[in-house]
Amino acid sequence: MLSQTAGAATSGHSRLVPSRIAILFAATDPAMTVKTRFAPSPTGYLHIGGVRTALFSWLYARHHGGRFVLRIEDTDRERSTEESIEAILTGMAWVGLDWDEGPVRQTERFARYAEVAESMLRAGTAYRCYCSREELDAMRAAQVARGENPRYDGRCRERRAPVPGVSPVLRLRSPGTGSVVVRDLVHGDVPFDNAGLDDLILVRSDGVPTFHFGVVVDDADMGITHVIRGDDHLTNTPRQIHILQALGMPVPVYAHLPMILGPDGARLSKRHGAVNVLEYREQGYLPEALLNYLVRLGWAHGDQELFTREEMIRLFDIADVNAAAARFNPEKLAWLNQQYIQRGDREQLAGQFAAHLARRAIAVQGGPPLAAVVDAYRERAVTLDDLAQASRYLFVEPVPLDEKAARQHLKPAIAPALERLRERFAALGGWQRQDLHEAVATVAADCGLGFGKLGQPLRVAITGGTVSPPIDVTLELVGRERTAARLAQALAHIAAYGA
RNA sequence: GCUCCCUUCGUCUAGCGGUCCAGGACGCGGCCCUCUCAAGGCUGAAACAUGGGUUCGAUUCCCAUAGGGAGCGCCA
Repeated sequence: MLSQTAGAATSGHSRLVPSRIAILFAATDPAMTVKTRFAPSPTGYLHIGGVRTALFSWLYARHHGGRFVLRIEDTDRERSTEESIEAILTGMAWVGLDWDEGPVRQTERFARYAEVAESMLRAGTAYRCYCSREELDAMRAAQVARGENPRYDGRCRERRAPVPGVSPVLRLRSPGTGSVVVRDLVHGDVPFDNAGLDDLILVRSDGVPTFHFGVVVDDADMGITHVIRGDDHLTNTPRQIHILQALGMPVPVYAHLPMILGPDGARLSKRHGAVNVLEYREQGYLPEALLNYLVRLGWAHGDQELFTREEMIRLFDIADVNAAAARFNPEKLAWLNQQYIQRGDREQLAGQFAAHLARRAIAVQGGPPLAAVVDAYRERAVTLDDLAQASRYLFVEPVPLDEKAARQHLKPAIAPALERLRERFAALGGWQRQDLHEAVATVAADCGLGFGKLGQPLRVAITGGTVSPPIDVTLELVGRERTAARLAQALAHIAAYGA
């Protein structure tokens, strides 16, 4: 029933019936096993927009208990690279989007494309075109000059004899009249006039299939039921349907997702910040936070903001996807990441945190347990890299004294109190935050100071700066030895510069 | 130029004809909490692009206009 296309769909009723309902019906046919795919071209890193597309495709398959295929569209031999394929696989693995089939490379399937091309030539649904690029360019230029649309005029359609010395391309003999309807789960039925669609190239003169041809043959061969991709492909879709029809192959249901724009509304690019998924890993974002952010771009489930992977799978419905483009908002991503850091499992976070410390060449030996650091900092770190930077003083010796902080808080007047603190700490039996808090409170009271009046100089002394977790927690993390040493250092500093 | 898509607070969105002088979230302002920074709680400002229809009634349906976006390659 999916093979019904132009003929039936254009018969008139599709504009009157609420099309999304009609299509949904087809898409949820229980007899059909859902199969989706993500088909990036390996011409660079895995883009954040690509991840969103992959996510929706993956979610749709998982939600319906279907299959998800990863296909590498590497027919552009000039620009495709092995490194890009690696980057895509690494990126997918990092965000945890797993596939059931593939990765299939189109370059492995050339024999199949040739076979299909041959059959089209025999059937007359495609023909050889011997036009040179120069000829085509001239033709288009002339059309534009005349105020017409640039399109191939079909001059080789009825050609019989080959042109000596020219290797031809293969072109689709497209209908030219009538119309096609793209059945789309997010846009509804979108009709296109065939007159606006020219004879596109299926196979290049070097025998390599073009994007449109490869996509169509692959999707059909792999039994893809739902093509979920960016809506920059929407106007390409009628042409792909023509190929499918020429082949007598079933037409899938489409879902063209709105694009992700940069914060300024322009197409998302490097100048907006990170667009490569792996850069987010480097910056200390959690994959689940990134996915949570991405799924909310164009999709919502009431007022819910936080979704576990399982909830996303259970709740996701392509019918709830918005048709309008969304802007990428780094602040909200940051907020989400913080939410995930706040709620995450301490041991698991500690594991990822370790990688960021290592990346900054911070050795953890002699420092506090990482899980304890995570607990102390989870409410004040937006990313794991923030955490690594902010907690550096817990691991690295010596700790640099912030000049301004020292000037403000390490004054001669506070020296006696710090001295008493040092004695008190030395006499302490345990080194738990409760004992430490009490010690600081007692000394402060004895010196006639408020807790904060002593706490802040102490903080500067043991961390080098004015910002850290609560002072008792900080002391506990810094540890007995290092606290003693740093207090002594601070006292020496006051003696030397204090006057 | 032609074709197609899109249009609710600054941003992401809820809303599927009356429940909306429009709800939530990020961000922003204020207050509270407080040893710093955060986190948290309370609170405030902030939107249905415009014009026509349809209807007893439009944010919701239809049509224009305007403004965004995409496509029109031997790129994908």
